[in-house]
Amino acid sequence: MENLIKFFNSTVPLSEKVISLMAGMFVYDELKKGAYFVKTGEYAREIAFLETGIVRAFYVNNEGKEYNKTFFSAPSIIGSYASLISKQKNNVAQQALTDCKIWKASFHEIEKVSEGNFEIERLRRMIAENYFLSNEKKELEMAMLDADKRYLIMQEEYPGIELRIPQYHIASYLGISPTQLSRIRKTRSL
Amino acid sequence: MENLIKFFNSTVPLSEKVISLMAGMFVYDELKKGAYFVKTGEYAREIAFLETGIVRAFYVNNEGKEYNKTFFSAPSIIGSYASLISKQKNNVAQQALTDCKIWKASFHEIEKVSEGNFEIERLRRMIAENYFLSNEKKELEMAMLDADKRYLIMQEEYPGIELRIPQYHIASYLGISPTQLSRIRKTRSL
DNA sequence: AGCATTTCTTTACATATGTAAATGCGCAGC
DNA sequence: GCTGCGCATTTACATATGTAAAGAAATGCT
Repeated sequence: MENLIKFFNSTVPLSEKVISLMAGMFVYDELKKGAYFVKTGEYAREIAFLETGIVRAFYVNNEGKEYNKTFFSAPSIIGSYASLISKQKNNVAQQALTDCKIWKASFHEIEKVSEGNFEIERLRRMIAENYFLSNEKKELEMAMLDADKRYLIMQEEYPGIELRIPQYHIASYLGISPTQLSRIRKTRSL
Repeated sequence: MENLIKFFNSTVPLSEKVISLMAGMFVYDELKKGAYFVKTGEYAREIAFLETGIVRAFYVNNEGKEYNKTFFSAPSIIGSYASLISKQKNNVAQQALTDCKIWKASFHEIEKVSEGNFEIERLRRMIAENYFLSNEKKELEMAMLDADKRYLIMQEEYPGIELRIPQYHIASYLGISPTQLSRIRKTRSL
């Protein structure tokens, strides 16, 4: 729980009042490796603080192929933000790639509490902006750089992740086939 | 100017007070076809309401090739949102594809005015969320659908745009070469 | 109206990357 | 210590899509 508060405070410093409000809303839970936090087709209701573990967000294309859109490596916030704020069905599932410890909360409750609360409203604005920026960053990287550059960036962004999850998940994140990732790793190691 | 207010009101209804605050901040201007509203490498300072015309947001990859990331078709808001909120150098230039009429405002002034103003804070939160959602939507479309599906969606999203800007800009938006777009159009018309 | 410029289509060709399948490697469980 | 299974690598091959260039069509300017 202290980790959660530390994490929020690193975005915007929060008042005592808001912190105690928060504290009451989050409850501890666990996700076994392979378990889903959100599935596609359902309406997301919860958000969670990922205290330990790795979660992937992925979508499935036309032909049933999976693509990893994001990794969440603790400490981080998980939950289908798009579905939560749009109130639409979720398109991007989130699944634990390792056993995870999380603190979850009802998004609806958070929304209720922020009604009329300037501080939480501002926190939500900043969270929205941060999501926007990290999405944009990833999008530009995907579009402007070739796969071996993206591979490098991925390694910086998620240090050590390659030791904890299979290679094909990385390939999927980079938008290439495992075969192609193998070729890149080969040339890189020469 | 009425158009601007109508446009904002369609997102969240605004109070008289906020509307008059706004009204004072936006001034009329024009963009000639080909002119830039923001360039890459500079710090964005302004936001604008696009009253008439079409603007593209595009980035340039490794090899100097341009890719159209978004079209803004009036009525719409333009300005490098990412650069404005992150205070970082801009990566995605915005250029008029037709002559445009705009109303522009200093983003810094808007920020100042929103300090402590719950209503504007909420407006900004919702704007951030909307940007996030439309980015996410485009990203998923790009990733999950093939080019001819994306072509269809593009036509729905920007009705009539094909008559107003060259085909190669559309191709660039779809992430394919003009040659390939031609092939798609050909099979589609059979 | 006629010429120049821009845009679109088509052809021919090159190539990067995916798919499929075989091989190799390493860790887990017995 | 052996066996089996999941994962990574490698090979061979297919193919979608890009590049380049030429020709056709459309647009616009004087």
